[in-house]
Amino acid sequence: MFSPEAASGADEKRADELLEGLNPVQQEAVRASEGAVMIIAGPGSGKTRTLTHRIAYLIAARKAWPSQILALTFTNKAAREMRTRVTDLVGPDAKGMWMGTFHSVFSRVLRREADKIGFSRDFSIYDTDDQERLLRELMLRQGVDAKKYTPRSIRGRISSAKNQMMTPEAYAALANDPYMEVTARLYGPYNQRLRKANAMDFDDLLAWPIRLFEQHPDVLADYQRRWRYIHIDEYQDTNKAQYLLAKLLAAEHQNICVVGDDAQSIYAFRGADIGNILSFQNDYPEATTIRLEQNYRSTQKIVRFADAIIKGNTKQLDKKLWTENDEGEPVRLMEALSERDESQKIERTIRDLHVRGGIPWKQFAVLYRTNAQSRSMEESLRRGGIPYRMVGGTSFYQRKEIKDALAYLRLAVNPSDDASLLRVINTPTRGIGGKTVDGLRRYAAEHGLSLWQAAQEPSDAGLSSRAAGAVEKFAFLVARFASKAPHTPADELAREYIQETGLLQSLRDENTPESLVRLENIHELLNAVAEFAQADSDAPRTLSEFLQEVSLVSDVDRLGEEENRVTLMTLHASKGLEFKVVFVTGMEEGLFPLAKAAQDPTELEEERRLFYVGATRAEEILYLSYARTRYRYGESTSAVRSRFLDELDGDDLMRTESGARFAPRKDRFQLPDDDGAQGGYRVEYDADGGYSYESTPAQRRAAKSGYEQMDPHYYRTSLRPDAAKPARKKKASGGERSVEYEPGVAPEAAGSDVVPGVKVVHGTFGEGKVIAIEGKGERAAATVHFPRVGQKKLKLKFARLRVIG
DNA sequence: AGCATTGCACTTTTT
DNA sequence: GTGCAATGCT
Repeated sequence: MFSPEAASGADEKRADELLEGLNPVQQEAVRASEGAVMIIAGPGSGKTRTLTHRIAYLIAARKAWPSQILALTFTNKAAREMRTRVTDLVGPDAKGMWMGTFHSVFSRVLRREADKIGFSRDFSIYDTDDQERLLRELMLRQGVDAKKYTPRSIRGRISSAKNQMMTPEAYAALANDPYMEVTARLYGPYNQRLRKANAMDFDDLLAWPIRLFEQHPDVLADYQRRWRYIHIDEYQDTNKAQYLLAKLLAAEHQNICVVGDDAQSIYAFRGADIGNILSFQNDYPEATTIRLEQNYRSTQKIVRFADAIIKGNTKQLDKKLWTENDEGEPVRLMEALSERDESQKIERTIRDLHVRGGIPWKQFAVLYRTNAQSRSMEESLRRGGIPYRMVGGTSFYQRKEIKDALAYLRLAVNPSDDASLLRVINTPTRGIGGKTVDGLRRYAAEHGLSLWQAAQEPSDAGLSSRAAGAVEKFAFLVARFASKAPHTPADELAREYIQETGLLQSLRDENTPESLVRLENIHELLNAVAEFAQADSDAPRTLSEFLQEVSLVSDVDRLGEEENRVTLMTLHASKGLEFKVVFVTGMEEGLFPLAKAAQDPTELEEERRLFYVGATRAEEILYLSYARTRYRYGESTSAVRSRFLDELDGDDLMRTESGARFAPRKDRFQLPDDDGAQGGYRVEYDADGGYSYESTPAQRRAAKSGYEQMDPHYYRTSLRPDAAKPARKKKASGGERSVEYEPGVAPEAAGSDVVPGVKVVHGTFGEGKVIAIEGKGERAAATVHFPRVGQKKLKLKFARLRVIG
């Protein structure tokens, strides 16, 4: 039976020992081990620690067997660390706990129950790339314009529909604009293709378990009994499907403990619903709510600074952060001339703190809003010889060679996996080109077969004998390993198989530095397979399990503690981590907050929470930086510092580089109180360079956003108090690309005929095509594409453009 | 079929 | 500046 032994006095004593070292509120959270508990916990409040002790306590006090404990975390890394710590606390007894992300735990559940929902246990997990390829094909088939309705946006829509447990039929019924109609037309066929391929996308890994539980109450009852205690970390980032799963599983025992911080909700864009945490009390009326408000991580200044950030938001649970830590240093604001300047300043600062302050490299983190920002930072660090580690971007499992190798393995395990087959059928090239693949596709579609099945009978598919021969050879190779898969150790199988695919040989033949790195990467992958397979000596794990697991590995999960390097990552990836010194970079309008988010009050609040998350990663020193100009799409664009900086109170929390007090301009983004226009925000530029603005009064009240009050000259004043003197004599130096214009033609003369679409001739660049016109009168500028030099933005006032048709 | 060249769209954030 | 998709040449 699933009932633990009665606790002895010794057990209770042992359990109580686990409370030592926790503060009274944390102890209360641990002791409240029955029923529904919500722990509202600020950053750095030791929430994961509390959760860990709670689990250990349950085991030590014999309230549950480890196997009766389910802990759902946000990253695999968090689960791994929690497992290790619980084991440290209660010893080897802790084996058998279910810990992991929602996705990894429920993919394991689906594996066990696959047959009940008509899948095989070796199902593939499609990543966004696979999903988009599949959608692209379906769009082509249906004649949907893939330029107008991109596979990416369709995928996003289908994903959020699935997150909300909406069927294709339900979605179609709701469709009321062309975009939704297109999505509705693709959603059903997309699901069918997944099922045919014995594949699941990320959302299916949550949606299918819910369906499974609904259709098979006995299965649900089984898991309800199995998991007597359920813990969910980062509850504010759960979506509707995750919420439903938790609710279903907790229905029996009602022992559910969720931990979260509504102020740190930053994943709404992928369906996370902050409402889950806000309404916990409604779902479980008996629930105990505990607030962990003491911060152990950061200095007082940083904690107060973070508090000032989040005050800009309207909808937050009431929470008072405090700390007994040192007062600390004020937050430092760095202003840079350019992106390059910004990264060089950061590099110098890191070096300085490392050399003079003795702070090890791994105590530094540089955070940014978009992955694209990492490049200049990397460059500066590399130049300065500072070791760094980048999280995200093109992570290990996203590299082409790794994806190719994985596709081979996936195909052998699950031959129905069309996406994998398409990926590797001609990698390395083996004479199976587009036409041949089209032939197979057509044949497969006509007969309702998978591509793999079609490839078994290539001559029936109407291929030429040469093409058929090539396909046969490929099919034979895969088939040989597919048949070995069930009874061959995973690592042995993978090694031999990849060897024979020719993947390694083709990289060796290429013999360039890059190809040799790729070769190394594949070997690293093979080592990972071996490590995985042999991790449990009693029950060696299979290749199929490996493949499902690695599909769900995020890059943060691979972040090792042992490496002494500076960490570069997005603000999103930094959640849950902490560093002695943190740089939040790119504090500019349009970037952070992103231009699109600034238009929408809800999104703007999420950006602000993201800032809050970033700032609270810092233990001792927090730097913020922004650049006056930044490269975007290969072009230098000027930037204005982020509104977030100006929202902060006049409290002495932030200093500029020179040590001067930072004076925010609070009214910068205040909206005027006039018109009552409908619709979204619309900024219009008039001839004088002024702005006009449209919004509803409600939006205005909620958003506090707007550009019309910006004083362009304000930003030209340097932060340095001593820089009142004529600023920057420094002229455009080497790195900056400069364009020479030919002055002379009056704007009116040139302006009239230059309209988008026409061909023009330029004295230096030759013939080009006008892409766009901005501004009027003196300020008018044309974006012109020159085949030889690329895209240029030219002021019509200066550039002599002759229209030629 | 396979390679090279050009054109183009792209920058949110991710399990 | 990048990476992919379409195009065109061998």
